[in-house]
Amino acid sequence: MKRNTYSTKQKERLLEVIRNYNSDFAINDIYNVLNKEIGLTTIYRYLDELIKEERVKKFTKNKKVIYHYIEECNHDNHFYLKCNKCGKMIHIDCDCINEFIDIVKNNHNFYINTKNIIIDGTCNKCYKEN
Amino acid sequence: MKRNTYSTKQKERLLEVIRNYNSDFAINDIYNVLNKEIGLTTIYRYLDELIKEERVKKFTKNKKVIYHYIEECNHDNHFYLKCNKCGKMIHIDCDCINEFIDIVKNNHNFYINTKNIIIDGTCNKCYKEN
DNA sequence: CTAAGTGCAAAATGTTTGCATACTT
DNA sequence: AAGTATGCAAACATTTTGCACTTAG
Repeated sequence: MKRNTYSTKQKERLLEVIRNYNSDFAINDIYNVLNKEIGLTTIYRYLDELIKEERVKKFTKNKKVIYHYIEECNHDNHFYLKCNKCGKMIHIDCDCINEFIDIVKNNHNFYINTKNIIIDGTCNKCYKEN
Repeated sequence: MKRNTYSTKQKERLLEVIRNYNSDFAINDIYNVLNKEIGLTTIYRYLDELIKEERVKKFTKNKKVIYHYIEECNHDNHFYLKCNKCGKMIHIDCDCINEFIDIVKNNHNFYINTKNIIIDGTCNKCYKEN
């Protein structure tokens, strides 16, 4: 079966919830927000599609499976700084990353995947609050 | 209960297997290699400890939970380039990363976690084979 | 009309826990 | 001796599948 060809109420609603969720979320987080508006199976299935399309990232954090929505944007480089404290993902559009990518390519013969660079750390706000 | 205070046969053996596993591994991979030498529960528990100690990373890849052993080393920066094709993790000790960290700090007020930087991409070998 | 999408219940997987026993120091 | 580690079986949690029904185009 070909997936993700139609637009549906459920998908639109799900995207809306995910977009408004301002940090990482677990499946249950959005399932609860949606309060059975959408079946669990559908959530799993649609998230899989979004992952394939690289619009969502999946990882583990404190033994929980966590998803993160990566906003669409029209930049070439999808370079994000991800705050481990608040979970916020900050998109950076700056030559410094391109320069860095080039250095790594030239000096270390390694081709960084420019479509999806996520580096962990602490954002300014959380750093100050610490 | 205080964890990971004793050294045991199982832990030593497990570490040995993990060390020699030259790419990412799933729980079952090492469970099979060990061929019931060590119980599943123990594997889970010890991996948890290693994760806490930041000697092992856990993430998801193609819907599978994957672990990666990060070698001990005496460098300050634990900067790795991770090949998505062969799974190899290449440790880089180069000023370029420190400079990059500084730029990000100065220009973007973001404090990169220098203990654990992993960037995805393609290594030279896999790039050429492509 | 047809292929894709949905949601339920059930099945399959994956992970953790309780507990008795064994081991480290 | 005291507290930690192990491994089994059971409990629990998470994810996927089969299937009948609905919906988008």
